[in-house]
Amino acid sequence: MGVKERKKRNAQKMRQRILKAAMDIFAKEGYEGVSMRRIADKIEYSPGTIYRYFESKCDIMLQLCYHGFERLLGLQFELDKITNPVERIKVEGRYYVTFALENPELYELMFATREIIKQPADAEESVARKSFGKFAEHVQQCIDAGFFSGGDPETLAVALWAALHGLSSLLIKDQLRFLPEERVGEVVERALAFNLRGAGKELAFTGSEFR
Amino acid sequence: MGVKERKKRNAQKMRQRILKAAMDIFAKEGYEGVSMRRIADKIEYSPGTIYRYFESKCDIMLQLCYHGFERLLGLQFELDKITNPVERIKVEGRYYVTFALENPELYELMFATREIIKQPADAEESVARKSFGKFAEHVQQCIDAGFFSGGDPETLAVALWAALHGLSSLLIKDQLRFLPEERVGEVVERALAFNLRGAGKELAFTGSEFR
Amino acid sequence: MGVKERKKRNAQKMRQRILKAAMDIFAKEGYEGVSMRRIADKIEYSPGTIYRYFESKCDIMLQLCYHGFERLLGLQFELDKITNPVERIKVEGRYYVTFALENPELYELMFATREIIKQPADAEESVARKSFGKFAEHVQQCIDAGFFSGGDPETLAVALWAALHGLSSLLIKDQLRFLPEERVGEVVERALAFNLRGAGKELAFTGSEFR
Amino acid sequence: MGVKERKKRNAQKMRQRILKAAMDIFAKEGYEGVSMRRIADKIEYSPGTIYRYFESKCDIMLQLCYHGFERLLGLQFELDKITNPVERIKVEGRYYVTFALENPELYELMFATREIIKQPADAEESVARKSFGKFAEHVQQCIDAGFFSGGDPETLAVALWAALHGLSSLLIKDQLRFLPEERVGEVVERALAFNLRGAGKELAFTGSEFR
DNA sequence: AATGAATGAGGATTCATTCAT
DNA sequence: TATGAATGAATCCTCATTCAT
Repeated sequence: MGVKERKKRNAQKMRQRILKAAMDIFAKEGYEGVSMRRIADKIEYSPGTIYRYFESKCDIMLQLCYHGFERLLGLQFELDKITNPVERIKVEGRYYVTFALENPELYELMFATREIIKQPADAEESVARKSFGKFAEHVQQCIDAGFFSGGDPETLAVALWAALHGLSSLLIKDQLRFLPEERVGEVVERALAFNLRGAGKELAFTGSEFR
Repeated sequence: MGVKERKKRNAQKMRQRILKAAMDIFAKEGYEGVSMRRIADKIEYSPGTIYRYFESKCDIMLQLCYHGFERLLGLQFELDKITNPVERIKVEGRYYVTFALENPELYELMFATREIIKQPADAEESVARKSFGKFAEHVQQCIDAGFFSGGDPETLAVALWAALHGLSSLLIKDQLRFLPEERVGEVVERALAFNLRGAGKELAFTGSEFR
Repeated sequence: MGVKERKKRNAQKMRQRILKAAMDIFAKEGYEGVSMRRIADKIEYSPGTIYRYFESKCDIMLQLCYHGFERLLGLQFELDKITNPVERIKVEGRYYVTFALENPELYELMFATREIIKQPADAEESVARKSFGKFAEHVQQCIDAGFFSGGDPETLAVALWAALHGLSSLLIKDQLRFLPEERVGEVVERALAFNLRGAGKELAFTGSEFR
Repeated sequence: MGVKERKKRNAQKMRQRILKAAMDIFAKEGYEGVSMRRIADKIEYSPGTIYRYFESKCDIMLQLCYHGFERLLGLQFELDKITNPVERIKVEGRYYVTFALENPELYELMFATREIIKQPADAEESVARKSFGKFAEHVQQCIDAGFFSGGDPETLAVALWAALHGLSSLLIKDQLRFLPEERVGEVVERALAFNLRGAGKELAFTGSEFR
């Protein structure tokens, strides 16, 4: 019994080591940079060993994806400390875009995952939806407080989410490079009524939480 | 003299064959699926031959990108027929999202630029900016007509563009699948005051125009 | 524990097989003739396998180079048996030129270094310099014995080395073919006061020591 | 008749253009850098055209080789202006090594040509031998003037030639890099009794004589 | 549980050369 | 005489994955 549990714990540790290694490489060198070989080298195990803990490279990338959403969700839960719902949703937007900009590869993975996710569609869905659910909750609280007058809450939440995502994507891909930097803030304000100015670097995500 | 022209035409045809083959593969299997070898197999030529017509794989993908933007731009120019600026911008939004949904891989390619284009950034930029420029023009005309009161026109255009892009991306990646399909329209309306309902399949882009 | 050692031995054997194959091809067809594919074909493994044992083609050629210098160095150490320094240096010269003639491709590789080695220059340098160092030592001993009067020992050693190398190169490339063969000996004597006549085939190097 | 001659002249011009282009590329980028395609691009003809004037790439490289020797021979003929035979042979040595250092790729080609030359061995031989013959003549004149006492003149000439070549080769390949630069002069003096100091850059060879 | 050797297919390019026009 | 399209084989190298040990 105790033996079984120890084994399980060890296995869990190993999974974390693998994921951390994968994330490190991924954050630094993007999707193309990640290979089973390199992960194996990094954790100082043989390539074959990885397959004891993960079905495939695809599986690993999927887990990274989950972690991304969990991390995002973690940020969202922190927001509950903020009592003013409008203030909160503003900060949430700031967090969202900043998270995307600080973890561009991961962010892309999270939303570019179609191919990766295809097979186990349901599983991943839940975590992405949890994140959206929290966001929707916060939107609802704004509505309850009299903002965002009218309309269906979920509809509104989705619309705002789409706006945040579009902005993040364009910024990540540097598609707004033709705008003077100081104008970016204005655009954001206009689009989302969020003020991104002053967003810090405190959200960078390098895989350290796997340690 | 006729000889030269015939040769030119043949070369042009060959370029189209290559682009079409690349597009076919790309549409079905994504960026990773496209390889010079596979293109060569598809057109039943040797790999080396492709290099007569295109400098590199990157060049080919870039051309695909151009075609995408030109195609989008073509749609935008058609819109000039619509005289009511508000009606026009609504249709433009519908076109935009529909285009994205009908040509998801291509759409991603167009905006996944960063890695592909890096060096000859200016070239591609111009075509992307042309498209944006047209959009901004139409936004301006709405402003002139008294809509979208206040604020800088370019700022507004960018904000709207970001919203359209975000929505398109989420839809492409099927991230809004948790919404009943009939709700999607509402979201769009809310986000953009555009009504996407009824957008047909008439914008599908499968590479047939290379034929 | 025995397992590890066995594996190590097998790996070493594999490296030898690869080097031997490379050497065989190289000796027959020169540098251009060597390719990873051909080596792989020869040892009946897949090309990728070679990369388990060697970093790159460059690495393989480098190892061949090392082997050449080590082999030459081996010959030089044998010379210590000869007590008369003048007799010794004469034999050394004979060995040197004979080695070059018997292993022409290898010899060229050893001195064609520039392109092949560029980066890890120091490593290779050491083995080439070891060989030269030994030669210089022997020259010094001649000087100590009263021959080669005057001048800096290293300077003299380099000068003699250059002469040996020039002669070897010309002979390898068959640039002295216009000389009746029996005259070659005279030239050598004149140039180096060495008598090359009678140098046998005992230094031939065909890669058999990798077996 | 006149027509035939004109054609011949034109053909000759074309050959020169091709050789010049090949030499330009070769001097800048070495043997690997030369390709039929690149030559064709440079002269603004199609690759196929080159084959009207030269049998193969190998043939072209061979011609380059010839030109190298002719150029060297040209330098040697200039030396006849110098009346003091000892002074002359010293300058000749300086010229020789300088020529090698200024045209390293060409020099290597000239002496590394075994593979290239194989087929038409006799042809190339003559030009290399002409160069050597001139050198031997100058050596003879030194002997006649009382220098280089004793021994067969040709033997001596070959020996000196070998020394020059060895030194040149080692210098080209940077194999004497472990020597402080100022020591190189000493080595040369010791080996050849030639003083290379002050050798200028006036021998650089870039193919301009094909113009 | 872990190894690590091996695969086989595939990646983008480049090349000398040929040949119908 | 010249073209230029096409070939086909070659280049080095990388990869996810498997499996006997």
